[in-house]
Amino acid sequence: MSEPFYITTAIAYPNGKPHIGHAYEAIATDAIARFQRLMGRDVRFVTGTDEHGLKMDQTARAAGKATRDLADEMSSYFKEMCHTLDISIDHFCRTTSDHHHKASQAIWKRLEAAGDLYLDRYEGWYSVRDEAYYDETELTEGEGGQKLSPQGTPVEWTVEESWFFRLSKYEQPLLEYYGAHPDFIRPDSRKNETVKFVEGGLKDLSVSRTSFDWGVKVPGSENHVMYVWLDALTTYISAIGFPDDTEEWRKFWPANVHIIGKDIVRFHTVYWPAFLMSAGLPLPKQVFGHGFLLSRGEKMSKSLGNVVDPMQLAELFGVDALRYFLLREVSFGQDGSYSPEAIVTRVNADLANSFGNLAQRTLSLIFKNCEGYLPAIRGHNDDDTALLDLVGATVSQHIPAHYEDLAMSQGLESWMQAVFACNAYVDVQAPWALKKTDPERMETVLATLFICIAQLAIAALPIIPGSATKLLDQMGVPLDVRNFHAAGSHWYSPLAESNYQIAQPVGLFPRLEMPAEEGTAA
RNA sequence: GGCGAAGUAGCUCAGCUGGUUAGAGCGGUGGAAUCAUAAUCCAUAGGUCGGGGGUUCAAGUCCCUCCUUCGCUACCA
Repeated sequence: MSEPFYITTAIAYPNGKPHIGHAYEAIATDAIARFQRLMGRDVRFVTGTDEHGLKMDQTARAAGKATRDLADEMSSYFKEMCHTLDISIDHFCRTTSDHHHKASQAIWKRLEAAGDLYLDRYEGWYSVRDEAYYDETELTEGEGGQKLSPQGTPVEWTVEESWFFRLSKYEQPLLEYYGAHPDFIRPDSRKNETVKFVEGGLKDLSVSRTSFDWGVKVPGSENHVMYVWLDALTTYISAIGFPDDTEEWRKFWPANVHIIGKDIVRFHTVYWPAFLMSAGLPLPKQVFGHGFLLSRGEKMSKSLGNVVDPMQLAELFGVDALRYFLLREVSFGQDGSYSPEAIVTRVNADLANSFGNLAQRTLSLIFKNCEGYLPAIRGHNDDDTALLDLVGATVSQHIPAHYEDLAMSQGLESWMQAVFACNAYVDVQAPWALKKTDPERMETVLATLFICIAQLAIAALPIIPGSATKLLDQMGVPLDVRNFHAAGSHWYSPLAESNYQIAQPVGLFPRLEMPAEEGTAA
């Protein structure tokens, strides 16, 4: 039985259409999930939408829609995005589903049974306009001493009945857990922030609201709905069966890793583990907070008008080009910068010029000089074995090690080095010249290249699944070879001896044109 | 204000526990080649490693200080 691997993205809040940040997270998580499958693990990959809470309600009202309808519509965009970007999810969950409500109420009851919930009053400066509480320190003084929110709206001291979670009780347990599990929070910068935050002391958390009703009803307090985060985080377990004692649930929980944005690290590294501890459930093994994508080094925002639609980018440059760019160019865990020029430059240099051209020139030579039949190997010389060793080590060791560590950009850097080595090898061996002087040697050279290219395509499957698969299809590489364990096995000769014949090769990594200047997305 | 991260070639960045002439990709320059998506290969570019001070036989790599940028500093999500 293969080892389980459970991975999730954050559950997106769909009060708007998906933006590039959602796409980035989905793509990165997908690459990891695909990699783990190619390592032979039994993967569960979950994403979804977190549809409760005040903002959904407000957004729907502003649009003159029923909240439910807005949720349905918005959620569908996220699902569509997954489909378009080749995100290999196993399950798309919605917090509005009946099962999820049941799960959220189940975890609530567990917190209650643990004695960690109590009814009290939540008091604070409340802005009716914003429908939000603000801390005293955030307020400014307006005319006539009127206190104002950061948005400039008037606030009033308000008292609301609320259920509280004894977060303070978990201060020490959390700190101990962080200490005992140094990889629980990554990258380190996020861990440091979290540890400092918890060391600074935890206050109990208000976990129910009475000011609106778009949410999961609190068991026994029907006028309360659960705090959105409590319900949203529960998705990670409801998606695989909780509270039912299913085989899937037993197999996949605790999750191997939650991939989330750096802005919601606290919810996942403080609240979520505390809830789980209280509920008597195991904690996820890791929470990884990735960085943000910046547009030409600037934060994207609606007011700046530089928000990018990921669907548009995928259409403009191609899904795999977009995926490759994001995973190669952005160091996972750090912020990254995006621009059309950067995508075009990177993709052309790496995919079109280096790898795509390598495949094209090699397959063309085989097609023309060998009638498409895979050339025979007649003894490797030192150059051949050096290349095979380098590519073999890269594909079987270096790249998996980096991917395993969620360092996709470094894995791809190794990948490119191997691609460079192949191109250098082609130039030195010059098979087009050998055609006349030593046809047998030419065959060996082309066979060597064929093997290397196939291995490199396999290593690229998690990143650019569509085009890598097409390339492997063109090359006739059997499906059972397309994983990290079998890539280095002895599959070439059997394939060649099966008289597999390649067709005229078709370029799979086109050079991109710079999009016409139409100013920035303003 | 407090805590933390970062400032390395034109650009984007690697440089772990201090140790030969500071690295890569892209760009630029000069060659080679012509199988291939005008793609490739080879060579090269002399950057006070933010400023200053210190520890050490030896510092981009440790300590202090200053400058700059950024993140966190709880209940919208």
